[in-house]
Amino acid sequence: MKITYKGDYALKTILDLAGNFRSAPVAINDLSKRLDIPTKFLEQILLDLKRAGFVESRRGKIGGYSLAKEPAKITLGEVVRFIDGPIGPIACVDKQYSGCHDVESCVFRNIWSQVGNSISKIIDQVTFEDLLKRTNKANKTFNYQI
Amino acid sequence: MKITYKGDYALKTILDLAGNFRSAPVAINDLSKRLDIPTKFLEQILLDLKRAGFVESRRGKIGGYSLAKEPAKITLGEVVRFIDGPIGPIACVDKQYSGCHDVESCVFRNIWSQVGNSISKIIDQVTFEDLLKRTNKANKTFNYQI
DNA sequence: ATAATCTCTACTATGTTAGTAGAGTATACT
DNA sequence: AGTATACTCTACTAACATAGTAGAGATTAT
Repeated sequence: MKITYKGDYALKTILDLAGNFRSAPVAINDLSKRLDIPTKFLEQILLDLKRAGFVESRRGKIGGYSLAKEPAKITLGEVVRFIDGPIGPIACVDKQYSGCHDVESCVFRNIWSQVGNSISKIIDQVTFEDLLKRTNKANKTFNYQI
Repeated sequence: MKITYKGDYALKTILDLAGNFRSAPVAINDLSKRLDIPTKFLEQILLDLKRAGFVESRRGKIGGYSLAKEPAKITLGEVVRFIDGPIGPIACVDKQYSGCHDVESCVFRNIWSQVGNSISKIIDQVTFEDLLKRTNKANKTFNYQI
Protein backbone atom coordinates (compact mmCIF):
# COMPACT_ATOMS: atom_id res chain seq x y z
CA MET A 1 0.00 0.00 0.00
CA LYS A 2 1.15 3.45 -0.81
CA ILE A 3 -0.86 6.55 0.00
CA THR A 4 -0.33 9.06 -2.78
CA TYR A 5 -0.90 12.80 -2.62
CA LYS A 6 -4.20 12.16 -4.33
CA GLY A 7 -5.18 9.75 -1.59
CA ASP A 8 -3.98 12.05 1.13
CA TYR A 9 -5.94 14.95 -0.36
CA ALA A 10 -9.05 12.81 -0.73
CA LEU A 11 -8.96 11.81 2.93
CA LYS A 12 -8.42 15.36 4.16
CA THR A 13 -11.23 16.58 1.94
CA ILE A 14 -13.67 13.99 3.18
CA LEU A 15 -12.75 14.75 6.76
CA ASP A 16 -13.43 18.42 6.13
CA LEU A 17 -16.80 17.63 4.54
CA ALA A 18 -17.55 15.33 7.43
CA GLY A 19 -17.04 18.24 9.76
CA ASN A 20 -19.54 20.20 7.70
CA PHE A 21 -22.07 17.44 7.38
CA ARG A 22 -25.66 18.68 7.13
CA SER A 23 -24.51 22.23 6.57
CA ALA A 24 -24.43 24.19 3.32
CA PRO A 25 -22.29 22.66 0.57
CA VAL A 26 -18.63 23.71 0.55
CA ALA A 27 -17.14 25.19 -2.62
CA ILE A 28 -14.05 23.62 -4.17
CA ASN A 29 -12.31 26.91 -3.78
CA ASP A 30 -12.87 27.02 -0.05
CA LEU A 31 -11.69 23.45 0.38
CA SER A 32 -8.71 24.15 -1.81
CA LYS A 33 -7.64 27.14 0.27
CA ARG A 34 -8.41 25.63 3.63
CA LEU A 35 -6.64 22.36 2.95
CA ASP A 36 -3.92 23.80 0.72
CA ILE A 37 -4.68 21.55 -2.23
CA PRO A 38 -4.23 22.73 -5.86
CA THR A 39 -7.73 23.70 -7.02
CA LYS A 40 -7.76 21.94 -10.37
CA PHE A 41 -6.36 18.79 -8.87
CA LEU A 42 -8.98 18.85 -6.16
CA GLU A 43 -11.70 19.23 -8.80
CA GLN A 44 -10.69 15.91 -10.30
CA ILE A 45 -10.50 14.21 -6.96
CA LEU A 46 -13.94 15.43 -5.99
CA LEU A 47 -15.40 14.20 -9.26
CA ASP A 48 -13.93 10.78 -8.56
CA LEU A 49 -15.30 10.81 -5.04
CA LYS A 50 -18.68 11.84 -6.37
CA ARG A 51 -18.76 9.00 -8.91
CA ALA A 52 -17.93 6.62 -6.10
CA GLY A 53 -20.82 7.96 -4.07
CA PHE A 54 -18.82 9.41 -1.20
CA VAL A 55 -19.84 12.99 -1.86
CA GLU A 56 -22.58 14.82 -3.69
CA SER A 57 -22.53 18.17 -5.41
CA ARG A 58 -24.69 21.10 -6.23
CA ARG A 59 -23.95 23.46 -9.08
CA GLY A 60 -24.47 27.17 -9.40
CA LYS A 61 -24.17 30.13 -7.14
CA ILE A 62 -24.55 28.51 -3.76
CA GLY A 63 -23.17 25.23 -5.02
CA GLY A 64 -20.43 23.08 -3.62
CA TYR A 65 -19.79 19.65 -2.24
CA SER A 66 -21.18 17.80 0.73
CA LEU A 67 -20.79 14.35 2.16
CA ALA A 68 -23.27 11.86 0.73
CA LYS A 69 -23.38 9.60 3.80
CA GLU A 70 -23.01 9.99 7.50
CA PRO A 71 -19.39 10.27 8.63
CA ALA A 72 -19.93 7.15 10.73
CA LYS A 73 -20.71 5.19 7.58
CA ILE A 74 -17.53 5.93 5.69
CA THR A 75 -14.37 4.09 6.65
CA LEU A 76 -10.81 5.13 5.94
CA GLY A 77 -10.28 1.84 4.14
CA GLU A 78 -13.04 2.40 1.61
CA VAL A 79 -11.62 5.72 0.52
CA VAL A 80 -8.01 4.58 0.45
CA ARG A 81 -8.85 1.52 -1.63
CA PHE A 82 -10.91 3.56 -4.03
CA ILE A 83 -8.26 6.18 -4.65
CA ASP A 84 -4.98 4.34 -4.22
CA GLY A 85 -5.98 0.79 -5.03
CA PRO A 86 -5.54 -2.50 -3.19
CA ILE A 87 -4.03 -2.63 0.24
CA GLY A 88 -1.52 -5.47 -0.25
CA PRO A 89 2.17 -4.54 -0.33
CA ILE A 90 2.75 -6.42 -3.58
CA ALA A 91 0.62 -7.06 -6.63
CA CYS A 92 0.87 -10.85 -6.30
CA VAL A 93 -1.49 -10.78 -3.34
CA ASP A 94 -4.25 -9.14 -5.32
CA LYS A 95 -3.86 -10.07 -8.95
CA GLN A 96 -1.55 -11.73 -11.44
CA TYR A 97 2.05 -10.78 -11.03
CA SER A 98 4.45 -11.67 -13.80
CA GLY A 99 7.31 -12.29 -11.38
CA CYS A 100 5.55 -15.28 -9.85
CA HIS A 101 5.09 -18.43 -11.90
CA ASP A 102 4.34 -20.36 -8.80
CA VAL A 103 2.18 -18.15 -6.66
CA GLU A 104 0.58 -21.01 -4.77
CA SER A 105 3.73 -22.30 -3.14
CA CYS A 106 5.35 -18.91 -2.54
CA VAL A 107 6.30 -18.44 1.11
CA PHE A 108 6.37 -14.70 0.72
CA ARG A 109 2.85 -14.48 -0.59
CA ASN A 110 1.64 -15.80 2.70
CA ILE A 111 3.49 -13.06 4.55
CA TRP A 112 2.22 -10.30 2.29
CA SER A 113 -1.24 -11.63 2.85
CA GLN A 114 -0.78 -11.35 6.60
CA VAL A 115 0.50 -7.83 6.16
CA GLY A 116 -2.50 -6.91 4.05
CA ASN A 117 -4.88 -8.31 6.63
CA SER A 118 -3.26 -6.46 9.45
CA ILE A 119 -3.50 -3.19 7.55
CA SER A 120 -7.14 -3.84 6.73
CA LYS A 121 -7.85 -4.52 10.36
CA ILE A 122 -6.85 -0.96 11.18
CA ILE A 123 -8.16 1.11 8.30
CA ASP A 124 -11.46 -0.71 7.82
CA GLN A 125 -12.41 -0.05 11.41
CA VAL A 126 -11.78 3.66 11.54
CA THR A 127 -14.68 5.82 10.34
CA PHE A 128 -14.63 9.52 9.60
CA GLU A 129 -16.73 10.08 12.68
CA ASP A 130 -13.91 8.56 14.72
CA LEU A 131 -11.43 10.83 13.01
CA LEU A 132 -13.65 13.83 13.60
CA LYS A 133 -13.78 13.10 17.33
CA ARG A 134 -10.02 12.94 17.48
CA THR A 135 -9.70 16.27 15.70
CA ASN A 136 -12.32 18.10 17.75
CA LYS A 137 -10.09 19.19 20.56
CA ALA A 138 -9.06 22.76 19.96
CA ASN A 139 -9.66 22.72 16.24
CA LYS A 140 -12.92 24.43 15.29
CA THR A 141 -13.29 24.70 11.53
CA PHE A 142 -16.13 22.22 11.79
CA ASN A 143 -19.83 22.82 12.18
CA TYR A 144 -21.05 19.28 12.43
CA GLN A 145 -21.45 18.02 15.96
CA ILE A 146 -21.47 14.30 16.49
CA MET B 1 5.11 0.18 1.72
CA LYS B 2 5.31 -1.19 -1.75
CA ILE B 3 7.34 -4.25 -2.64
CA THR B 4 8.85 -3.68 -6.07
CA TYR B 5 10.13 -6.33 -8.47
CA LYS B 6 13.59 -5.48 -7.24
CA GLY B 7 12.53 -6.18 -3.68
CA ASP B 8 10.73 -9.33 -4.64
CA TYR B 9 13.80 -10.57 -6.53
CA ALA B 10 16.11 -9.68 -3.65
CA LEU B 11 14.02 -11.68 -1.19
CA LYS B 12 13.81 -14.72 -3.45
CA THR B 13 17.54 -14.56 -4.06
CA ILE B 14 18.39 -14.37 -0.40
CA LEU B 15 16.06 -17.26 0.32
CA ASP B 16 17.81 -19.33 -2.32
CA LEU B 17 21.22 -18.45 -0.92
CA ALA B 18 19.93 -19.26 2.55
CA GLY B 19 19.07 -22.71 1.28
CA ASN B 20 22.62 -23.07 0.06
CA PHE B 21 24.27 -21.64 3.14
CA ARG B 22 27.70 -23.13 3.84
CA SER B 23 27.83 -24.73 0.41
CA ALA B 24 29.80 -23.57 -2.63
CA PRO B 25 28.95 -20.09 -3.86
CA VAL B 26 26.15 -19.86 -6.39
CA ALA B 27 26.77 -18.14 -9.74
CA ILE B 28 24.53 -15.27 -10.80
CA ASN B 29 23.67 -17.25 -13.88
CA ASP B 30 22.35 -20.18 -11.87
CA LEU B 31 20.31 -17.92 -9.63
CA SER B 32 19.02 -16.06 -12.64
CA LYS B 33 17.81 -19.24 -14.34
CA ARG B 34 16.48 -20.90 -11.24
CA LEU B 35 14.55 -17.88 -10.03
CA ASP B 36 13.68 -16.53 -13.46
CA ILE B 37 15.19 -13.11 -12.87
CA PRO B 38 16.86 -11.13 -15.70
CA THR B 39 20.60 -11.72 -15.31
CA LYS B 40 21.82 -8.17 -15.62
CA PHE B 41 19.16 -6.91 -13.25
CA LEU B 42 20.09 -9.56 -10.73
CA GLU B 43 23.75 -8.53 -10.98
CA GLN B 44 22.82 -5.07 -9.76
CA ILE B 45 20.65 -6.37 -6.99
CA LEU B 46 23.38 -8.68 -5.75
CA LEU B 47 25.90 -5.86 -5.75
CA ASP B 48 23.53 -3.84 -3.61
CA LEU B 49 22.98 -6.75 -1.26
CA LYS B 50 26.72 -7.23 -1.04
CA ARG B 51 27.35 -3.60 -0.17
CA ALA B 52 24.74 -3.91 2.54
CA GLY B 53 26.50 -6.96 3.94
CA PHE B 54 23.76 -9.50 3.31
CA VAL B 55 25.78 -11.55 0.85
CA GLU B 56 29.42 -12.04 -0.06
CA SER B 57 30.99 -12.91 -3.35
CA ARG B 58 33.89 -14.73 -4.85
CA ARG B 59 35.21 -13.95 -8.31
CA GLY B 60 36.69 -16.23 -10.92
CA LYS B 61 36.07 -19.70 -12.14
CA ILE B 62 34.37 -21.23 -9.14
CA GLY B 63 33.00 -17.88 -8.02
CA GLY B 64 29.52 -16.84 -7.10
CA TYR B 65 27.50 -15.49 -4.22
CA SER B 66 26.82 -16.81 -0.78
CA LEU B 67 24.97 -15.56 2.26
CA ALA B 68 27.17 -13.52 4.58
CA LYS B 69 25.25 -14.34 7.76
CA GLU B 70 23.24 -17.20 9.10
CA PRO B 71 19.70 -17.33 7.70
CA ALA B 72 18.40 -17.00 11.25
CA LYS B 73 20.14 -13.64 11.54
CA ILE B 74 18.53 -11.96 8.56
CA THR B 75 14.97 -10.74 8.84
CA LEU B 76 12.56 -10.04 6.03
CA GLY B 77 12.19 -6.49 7.31
CA GLU B 78 15.88 -5.68 7.02
CA VAL B 79 15.99 -6.66 3.38
CA VAL B 80 12.71 -5.01 2.44
CA ARG B 81 13.70 -1.74 4.09
CA PHE B 82 17.09 -1.79 2.43
CA ILE B 83 15.76 -2.39 -1.07
CA ASP B 84 12.36 -0.72 -1.07
CA GLY B 85 12.75 1.89 1.60
CA PRO B 86 10.71 2.74 4.69
CA ILE B 87 7.72 0.70 5.70
CA GLY B 88 5.21 3.48 6.32
CA PRO B 89 2.33 3.84 3.84
CA ILE B 90 2.98 7.53 3.35
CA ALA B 91 6.06 9.67 3.39
CA CYS B 92 4.79 11.91 6.21
CA VAL B 93 5.37 9.12 8.71
CA ASP B 94 9.05 8.88 7.91
CA LYS B 95 10.21 12.26 6.66
CA GLN B 96 9.09 15.65 5.54
CA TYR B 97 6.05 15.58 3.28
CA SER B 98 5.17 18.74 1.45
CA GLY B 99 1.43 18.04 1.70
CA CYS B 100 1.49 18.46 5.48
CA HIS B 101 2.16 21.84 7.02
CA ASP B 102 0.82 20.64 10.27
CA VAL B 103 2.13 17.14 10.74
CA GLU B 104 1.87 17.21 14.51
CA SER B 105 -1.87 17.58 14.72
CA CYS B 106 -2.74 15.37 11.73
CA VAL B 107 -5.19 12.65 12.70
CA PHE B 108 -4.16 10.55 9.74
CA ARG B 109 -0.52 10.52 10.65
CA ASN B 110 -1.38 8.66 13.79
CA ILE B 111 -3.19 6.00 11.79
CA TRP B 112 -0.34 5.61 9.30
CA SER B 113 1.97 5.24 12.22
CA GLN B 114 -0.15 2.41 13.60
CA VAL B 115 -0.19 0.78 10.17
CA GLY B 116 3.59 1.03 9.93
CA ASN B 117 4.02 -0.52 13.35
CA SER B 118 1.74 -3.38 12.57
CA ILE B 119 3.64 -4.14 9.37
CA SER B 120 6.94 -3.99 11.20
CA LYS B 121 5.66 -6.37 13.81
CA ILE B 122 5.25 -9.00 11.12
CA ILE B 123 8.21 -8.54 8.85
CA ASP B 124 10.80 -7.81 11.51
CA GLN B 125 10.05 -11.07 13.24
CA VAL B 126 10.32 -13.41 10.28
CA THR B 127 13.85 -14.62 9.52
CA PHE B 128 15.05 -16.44 6.43
CA GLU B 129 15.46 -19.53 8.52
CA ASP B 130 11.74 -19.40 9.28
CA LEU B 131 11.00 -19.02 5.59
CA LEU B 132 13.32 -21.89 4.75
CA LYS B 133 11.46 -24.17 7.14
CA ARG B 134 8.17 -23.29 5.53
CA THR B 135 9.57 -24.04 2.08
CA ASN B 136 11.21 -27.34 2.99
CA LYS B 137 8.22 -29.53 2.48
CA ALA B 138 8.51 -31.15 -0.93
CA ASN B 139 10.80 -28.54 -2.41
CA LYS B 140 14.41 -29.73 -2.54
CA THR B 141 16.60 -27.26 -4.38
CA PHE B 142 18.27 -26.53 -1.07
CA ASN B 143 21.34 -28.08 0.46
CA TYR B 144 21.43 -26.28 3.75
CA GLN B 145 19.77 -28.15 6.59
CA ILE B 146 18.63 -26.17 9.56
C1' DA C 1 -28.09 38.44 -18.17
C1' DT C 2 -24.38 37.29 -15.40
C1' DA C 3 -21.58 35.68 -11.92
C1' DA C 4 -20.46 31.72 -9.42
C1' DT C 5 -19.82 27.07 -9.37
C1' DC C 6 -19.48 22.32 -10.86
C1' DT C 7 -18.19 19.07 -15.20
C1' DC C 8 -15.35 16.94 -18.42
C1' DT C 9 -11.45 15.86 -21.53
C1' DA C 10 -6.95 16.48 -22.79
C1' DC C 11 -2.31 17.65 -22.07
C1' DT C 12 2.38 17.76 -19.65
C1' DA C 13 6.47 17.65 -16.51
C1' DT C 14 8.80 14.92 -13.35
C1' DG C 15 10.24 10.85 -11.13
C1' DT C 16 10.40 5.82 -10.52
C1' DT C 17 10.80 1.23 -12.09
C1' DA C 18 12.62 -2.39 -14.57
C1' DG C 19 15.38 -3.30 -17.13
C1' DT C 20 19.85 -3.29 -21.09
C1' DA C 21 24.62 -2.53 -22.65
C1' DG C 22 29.28 -2.80 -22.47
C1' DA C 23 33.79 -2.39 -20.79
C1' DG C 24 36.68 -3.73 -16.87
C1' DT C 25 38.69 -6.82 -13.02
C1' DA C 26 39.78 -11.07 -10.45
C1' DT C 27 40.57 -16.10 -10.14
C1' DA C 28 41.18 -21.11 -11.35
C1' DC C 29 43.03 -24.12 -14.32
C1' DT C 30 45.99 -25.82 -17.95
C1' DA D 1 51.42 -17.21 -19.67
C1' DG D 2 46.83 -17.65 -21.55
C1' DT D 3 42.11 -18.37 -21.39
C1' DA D 4 37.57 -19.19 -19.73
C1' DT D 5 34.55 -18.03 -16.16
C1' DA D 6 32.52 -15.10 -13.13
C1' DC D 7 31.97 -10.83 -10.48
C1' DT D 8 32.22 -5.23 -10.82
C1' DC D 9 30.88 -0.86 -12.20
C1' DT D 10 28.82 3.05 -14.77
C1' DA D 11 25.77 4.65 -17.99
C1' DC D 12 21.77 4.53 -20.70
C1' DT D 13 16.68 3.84 -21.88
C1' DA D 14 11.66 2.54 -22.44
C1' DA D 15 7.43 2.43 -20.11
C1' DC D 16 4.54 3.83 -16.60
C1' DA D 17 2.65 6.46 -12.62
C1' DT D 18 2.13 10.67 -10.23
C1' DA D 19 0.92 15.30 -9.65
C1' DG D 20 -0.42 18.43 -11.55
C1' DT D 21 -2.35 22.39 -15.63
C1' DA D 22 -5.45 24.18 -19.17
C1' DG D 23 -9.52 25.36 -21.14
C1' DA D 24 -14.08 24.94 -22.84
C1' DG D 25 -18.76 23.68 -21.36
C1' DA D 26 -23.04 23.15 -18.35
C1' DT D 27 -26.05 24.64 -14.19
C1' DT D 28 -28.15 27.57 -10.96
C1' DA D 29 -29.29 31.79 -7.90
C1' DT D 30 -30.00 36.48 -8.17
